[in-house]
Amino acid sequence: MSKYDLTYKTVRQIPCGKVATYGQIADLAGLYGKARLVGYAMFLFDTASNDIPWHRVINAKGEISYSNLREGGDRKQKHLLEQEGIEFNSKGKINLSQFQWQPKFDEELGVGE
DNA sequence: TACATGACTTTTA
DNA sequence: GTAAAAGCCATGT
Repeated sequence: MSKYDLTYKTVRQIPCGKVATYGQIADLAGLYGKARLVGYAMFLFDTASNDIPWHRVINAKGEISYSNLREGGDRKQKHLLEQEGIEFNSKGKINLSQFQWQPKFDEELGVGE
């Protein structure tokens, strides 16, 4: 669990109304190229904790990722994302260029917008 | 110990 | 733009 502590922390740092890809999280967590670990971490912590906005974590395609085994909950997450102001296109995908989280960018501009 | 599976990414064609 | 293959690590049997 301690190994993923940084991963969880990173996910928790995702601002409302924005999303981050596994690669983004992995990079910030120091697990560059190990996105699988991030996804696996979600799988592990989700069953133990739900204090993390895991619904803000999506894949590189801009779609919501959910276990092939836990299918049926993606709709709920979509609703949550919509609640945060994230929009989906006709294909149910998200405009990463607009909603992808950019920590560095926020730092320079100031999170206070 | 080894094999198989999994919320993925990236490169090459 | 889509498709296939390689890479990566942890967990379970």
